[in-house]
Amino acid sequence: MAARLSRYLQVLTQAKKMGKDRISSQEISDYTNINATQIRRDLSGFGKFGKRGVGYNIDSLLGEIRKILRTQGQHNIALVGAGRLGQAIASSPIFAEHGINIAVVLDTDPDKVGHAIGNLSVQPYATLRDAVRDNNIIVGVLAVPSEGAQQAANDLIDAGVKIVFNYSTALLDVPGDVAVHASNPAVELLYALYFHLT
Amino acid sequence: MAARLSRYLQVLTQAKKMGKDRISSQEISDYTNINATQIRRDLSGFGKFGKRGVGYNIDSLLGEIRKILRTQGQHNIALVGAGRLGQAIASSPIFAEHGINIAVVLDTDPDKVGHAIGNLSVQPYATLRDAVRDNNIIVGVLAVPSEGAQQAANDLIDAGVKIVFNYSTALLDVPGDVAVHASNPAVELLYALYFHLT
DNA sequence: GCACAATGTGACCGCTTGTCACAAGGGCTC
DNA sequence: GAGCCCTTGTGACAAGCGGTCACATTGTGC
Repeated sequence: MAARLSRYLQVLTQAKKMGKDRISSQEISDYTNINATQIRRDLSGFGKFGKRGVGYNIDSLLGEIRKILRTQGQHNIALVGAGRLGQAIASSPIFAEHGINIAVVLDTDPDKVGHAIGNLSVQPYATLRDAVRDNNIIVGVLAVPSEGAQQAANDLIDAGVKIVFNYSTALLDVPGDVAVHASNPAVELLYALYFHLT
Repeated sequence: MAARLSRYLQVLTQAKKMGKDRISSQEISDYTNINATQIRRDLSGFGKFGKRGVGYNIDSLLGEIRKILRTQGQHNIALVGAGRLGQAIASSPIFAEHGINIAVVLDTDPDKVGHAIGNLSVQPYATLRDAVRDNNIIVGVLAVPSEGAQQAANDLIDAGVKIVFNYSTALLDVPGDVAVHASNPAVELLYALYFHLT
């Protein structure tokens, strides 16, 4: 359910960038493959955001969904790893679009430290703990080789991080109060292939 | 359901890399947060893969799941975009681990064409159609800026691609027989934050 | 004012998931 | 080989969620 709200957020953000200012449940349905009735039901459960005969105002709906997800403010995150993937993440506008601020980029490689990526400069890995504390960071993103993933996760968690996004292939052991989100494009691809072959 | 099978695949692949050769439903449950009974039920629906009192043999279970998902062979995919994200994808072992072969990397930028990434060399964008046909490609991965995403998607689909992985932020309009998988780390992050705050 | 478009909502069905309980089978120790 | 423990395989059942039809309601444009 909150998963669906996130999808709406994604579609609305894009629709807004394309210059639209309102959207119907049917249009959201076309992009998300979520039933239009379901969408209206989801939204109407929290209030009456739409206008009958017209649709939803994109700006106000974005605000409402952010309010529901309680993710309105700025959120600081830490990015570990300034390799190709780390650079790709840091230089993408994708986080900023949603109010997420990459507060610090760290790497263990002295050759990478000091280099600018995005509008940040790569910090030494040893400053991780201070960076997490000073910026009130509860989300860490791992863009490191799988060998170093567990160690980096441990260090993040030690410093106070509660949510880890793992872009390495490693399986992470973490305490029960820490959430790990792993994203594996290859597995998603196999999953997509399965449905294609059906 | 197939989604859960994919998760198992992910865990098993990693467990294997860590040198384990068997695993119990409880262990899979610890890593996936999927109920252990559910896991046994999922698997037993397709056959009796485990040994009571022992667990599952990782190699044979991997084979069985691949058989169920019908994703045993090699699959060729096309990667459009040789920027930082494209490079990160191309040089990652993640696809190869699952039998997915990046057959071709394309870019419109003449400066990038010819450069090696991974063990491939970047091809001119104009060769897309031939590459897709010659390699029997039905999956295309978009690692391009959002401005070019729709055009690239159109070209891929024209050439015969049926599954598009969209790593840009653009919303894609595609024919009904084409599946789009979008992955937006920022939205996933907001989703994770939502649960953390609960 | 009328037709049209789109939301908001009730009712209902079926599928999926979570859970308890327990029999059955394999391995280990003594 | 007997007994014990571990883990799978499976039945039964409850609960939740998603999909769908139907329809009243309300705003827009002609």
